[in-house]
Amino acid sequence: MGKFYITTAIDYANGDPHIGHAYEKIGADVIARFHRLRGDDVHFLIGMDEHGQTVAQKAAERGLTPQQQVDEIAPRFRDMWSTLGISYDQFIRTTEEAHKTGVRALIKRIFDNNPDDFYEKSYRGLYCIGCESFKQASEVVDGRCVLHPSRVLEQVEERNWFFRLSKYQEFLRRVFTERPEFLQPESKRNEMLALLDQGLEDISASRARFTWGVPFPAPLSNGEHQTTYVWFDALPNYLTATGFPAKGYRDRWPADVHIIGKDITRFHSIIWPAMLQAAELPLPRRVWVHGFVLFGGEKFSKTAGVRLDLDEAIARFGVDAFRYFLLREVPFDADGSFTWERFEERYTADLANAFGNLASRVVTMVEKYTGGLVPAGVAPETHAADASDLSAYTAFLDGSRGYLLHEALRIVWNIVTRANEYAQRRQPWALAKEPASRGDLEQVLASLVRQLARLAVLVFPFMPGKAEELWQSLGGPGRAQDQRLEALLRLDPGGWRVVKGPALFPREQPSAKASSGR
RNA sequence: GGCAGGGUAGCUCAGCUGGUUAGAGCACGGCACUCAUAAUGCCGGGGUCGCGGGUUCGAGUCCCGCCCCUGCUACCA
Repeated sequence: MGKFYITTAIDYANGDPHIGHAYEKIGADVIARFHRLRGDDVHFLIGMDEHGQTVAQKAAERGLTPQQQVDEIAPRFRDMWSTLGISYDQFIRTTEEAHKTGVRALIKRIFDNNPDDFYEKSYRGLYCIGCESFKQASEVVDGRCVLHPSRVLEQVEERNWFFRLSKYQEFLRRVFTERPEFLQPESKRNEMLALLDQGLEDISASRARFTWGVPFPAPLSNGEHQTTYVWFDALPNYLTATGFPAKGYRDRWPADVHIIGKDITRFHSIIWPAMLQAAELPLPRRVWVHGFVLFGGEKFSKTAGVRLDLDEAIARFGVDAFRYFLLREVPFDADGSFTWERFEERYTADLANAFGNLASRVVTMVEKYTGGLVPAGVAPETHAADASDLSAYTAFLDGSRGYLLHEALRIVWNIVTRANEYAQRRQPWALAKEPASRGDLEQVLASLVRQLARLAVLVFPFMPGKAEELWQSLGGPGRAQDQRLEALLRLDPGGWRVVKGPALFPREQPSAKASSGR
């Protein structure tokens, strides 16, 4: 039993939760629940990134204060997470006082330990008054901002605090090479190594032009007070959530894993570790980068009309089926697609037919042939294969072979298939007709119930609701979530009383409207 | 442009250091069975392994060229 601190990216408070947010949270939730099944002391952090210009602008457009704006959005995320069954332990918001205190403490700590790591520098760039931000060369056409061509870009000079990121180049290279598990999957690690080869530039740590954020703890030499640059505000949430700088934060920090999307790899694997090193704090143990959920192979895009209504997708077959589909179909180390057709295929083939029907046929047979009482004495036949699958399952969920959640599900479905094959081969319905085969019949039924019980537990991290339903239906003691993976192979269902409930994953009526498109 | 990773059955993908008739799941067709959610099991059809050269007794697997796709190429979060 160990401690396990897992985090997801904090979501930017400028819109509603979408499938990309959901995918990451569901994946992290599976890992968190898996660790709880092992008896680990899990702490699962989720949160909101609520500072920055975009939020302030959005609020201004609506005539609200930034705080009103984010107070409105945060509950919408929380509601979605509870709908999706995300078992987070803490929901942090960067507007919380404790977070702001923590950020300032972290920066001060860098000033204390490595005073040279912050320095003042002037930054010159083209500034668009319309956007209220500096523009990159690629965003400028004919000397004008592409978004506000009627305005003239101004050459503006701003003096900021800079963080000496370049100093940590070799340190980071060592981290990447000496700790290959620090950043995964490997493709992302290679990208970051390539970035290091190019050489790191220092980054600004404060901004003058907006105030919706954490006041930077040190004034410039001219006395001006600036606002902490967004990433110096956002990234530390993982640390401030532990209570930092208050005593006791070390009980939780460092995080065991940061689960993030590929678009923010650099911030989490380069800037964040450099900040921590500068503050002389331990680095997170690993950063896992997942891909994006595409829609029919295309990126979701409001302008192109490529979108998916989360509530509609959840309503289609229920939360558990949605969780299953996303994690089965979208590899957790790469991009994948959501399509309604695929969703329906997976639901019917994997959930209704293979898994749901297995539960249904086994429970029915126990009711019919042994009066609902699970016989004692399991057969050894399926046991060895189950055991080897269980260890593969574990390796894909504990990170030792990468967090390949889709592979873990594939393994679980091997057990489902094996159970169906076993039933077909031993034909308990035929054994039931021969009084002389009573002993065989009982063994076969007990073995099938044992496999189902194992499945209920293995599937629990992915589909907690359905797992409990199945566990109850089998008459297992307590709840599925209280089981322990280590005990799974010793599981003996002898004496349990099964109860046939409604179908776990009801097949759709053929007459149901054939849905397609969006 | 540079760097990295890909292009294998209708779909999603396995195929380690080159070696018998190229595999899995889903979809599709047939058969068996009846405990089950018309479910399950078994069998089967289906691929010029991106294109063109080359090395080799032998290449999806190595080399060269070309075509196409994706990611990264740093301060919007």
